[in-house]
Amino acid sequence: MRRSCYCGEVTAEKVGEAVTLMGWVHRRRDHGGLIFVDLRDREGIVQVVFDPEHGVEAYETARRLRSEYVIAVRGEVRRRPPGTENVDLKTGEVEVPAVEALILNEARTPVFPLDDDRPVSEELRLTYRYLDLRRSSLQENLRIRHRGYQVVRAFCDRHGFIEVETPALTRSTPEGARDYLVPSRLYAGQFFALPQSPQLFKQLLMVAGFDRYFQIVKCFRDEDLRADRQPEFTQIDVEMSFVDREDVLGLMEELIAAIFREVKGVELHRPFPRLPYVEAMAIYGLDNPDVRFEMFLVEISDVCQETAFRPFAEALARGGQVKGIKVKGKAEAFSRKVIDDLTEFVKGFGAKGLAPFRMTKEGPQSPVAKFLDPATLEGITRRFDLKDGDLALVIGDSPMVVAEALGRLRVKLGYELGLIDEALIRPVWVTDFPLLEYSEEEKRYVAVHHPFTAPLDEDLSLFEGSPEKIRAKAYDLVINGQEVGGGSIRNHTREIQQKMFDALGFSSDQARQRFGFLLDALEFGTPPHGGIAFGFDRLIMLLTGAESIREVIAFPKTQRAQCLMTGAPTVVDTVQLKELRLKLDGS
RNA sequence: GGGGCCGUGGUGUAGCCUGGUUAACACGCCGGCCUGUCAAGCCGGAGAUCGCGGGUUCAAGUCCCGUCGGCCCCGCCA
Repeated sequence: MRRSCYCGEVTAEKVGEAVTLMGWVHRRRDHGGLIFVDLRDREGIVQVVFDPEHGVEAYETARRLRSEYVIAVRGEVRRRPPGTENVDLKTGEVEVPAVEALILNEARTPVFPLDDDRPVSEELRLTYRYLDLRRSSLQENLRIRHRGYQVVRAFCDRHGFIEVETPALTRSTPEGARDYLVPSRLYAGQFFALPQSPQLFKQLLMVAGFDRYFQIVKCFRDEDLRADRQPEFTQIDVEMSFVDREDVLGLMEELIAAIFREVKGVELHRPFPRLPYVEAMAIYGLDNPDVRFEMFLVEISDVCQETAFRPFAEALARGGQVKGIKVKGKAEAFSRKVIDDLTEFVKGFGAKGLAPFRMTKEGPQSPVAKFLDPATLEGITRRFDLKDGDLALVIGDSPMVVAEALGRLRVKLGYELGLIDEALIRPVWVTDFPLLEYSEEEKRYVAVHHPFTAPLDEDLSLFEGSPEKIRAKAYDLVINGQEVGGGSIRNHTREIQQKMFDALGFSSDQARQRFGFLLDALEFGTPPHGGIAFGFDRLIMLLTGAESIREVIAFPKTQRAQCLMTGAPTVVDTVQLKELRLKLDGS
């Protein structure tokens, strides 16, 4: 027998056609003299009827069928008897009476139900991932992912980008995430690293004159995992020559819009808003703002200038800020207990406390009111424009703590109070990130983005004196509060790259040792260039609505970075270790 | 490195706080009946020493300690 079409394609147009179907037994309904089998393949489900009148042998075969048996069935598509149509199936108007049936393979009873809607522990799903992948939601997610690849490739090709593969075995670079290392057999004691990103290679492709490069590429980072992080993940990596920031942002938002349009049918409003980092921090408290709702941070440092309330006064005296967010009209939902929980929440981000101000018919109420003079209280009320039933939540601390604590609180409340329309897709470019930040651990400046990012031209003079104030030609794409991409215009002159290395505290020896090939390349006629990389998995999460990155990856790893299906990582044979001249430190 | 939630037949849960007969329910599985079901129905049956180890107790699924595993978060992720 030869398959004629997919089960899911057996629709009313095929009535009267002889079909041969192959697939899995999704469900079997045995009525004694008559057996129904829902036959499933990747395109869907069709009902097969086993009636001794159409095929005695087929009927006898059907009695032996069990869930997930793989079978072949031949029959002529017919309209179902009136009243027995199934509107839930796209094949529900028809059925296939089996004339002949063949068991191609038997199957053990599945270890968990493959119907989609029933909950199954993720541990089991990952152990038997090949069964999990039969379920319609993962089939759907991976097909959306496939659409994503195709749209990216078509778009990039149409816009003159050349797809180039870069090495997976490369050299370890300092800075950035922990590397996955691969020992070299031929050079005992030496290691390759798997790339955290193809950053340097794509820049060198610009040096080589490819002008526009892209790649859909695996990257590896040996860091702890989250719901949106896997040790190996996929980037859409892009680099362009002779461009400035606006060229990159303009074209890349077209790419993102194309993805959402062609995969999800959603038209994104362009141009995407641009939000300088400083503003994002001031208004949203985070550099990955969720702009689907307001509840902006409000600064009240000035009205608290004279306050005797110690936490605010001390914060201000140390150069800090007092800021808050307003919850409109829901003050009654915030009991003492709720406020205590929120206080614990913000303490997790370094805040020492959370001061609530409630507006009632009798005027503003707050446990800290007694420490405030009437003018300050009045100022706070007016600044937040507090009406009856409103609540303001206020933190006084260093600017970083105030921003993060309130920023996270804002997002938490946004979700919990239902202020976020989860159907919205709201992209925003965050721009002008700081180039450098001081690392207390390392006692030196480190790159906020990466060491090849170019500073804003007008900030170049700040290398002497206040490097932390230099803004970078760097940008992130944030969608619904999720960072989905980031990039920058790169340094294309040796001089500025050297200034950067100097600021990072690399000696010229260190710089030469680590990035010598790049420094050399910069001396051979490097064009101005810049680019971006998008987290492909995160984009697919947005396209599918998945809450975990594991739902958009065929064979993901657990939070502890193991593969439950293959058991990787594993110990290896001592022979292999010996070849690599590796000895394990028994401890 | 730290904090939190979870682990009970094949699956999903209840029971655990407040220790005490035979560990309950649904689905699945096995068998029987059944010619229009589609989460088919009806009848019957099998199946768990409660993740693992230790402790407390006359007695532990239940309390305590440790450990393993899954998930979420902080740190980390240029």
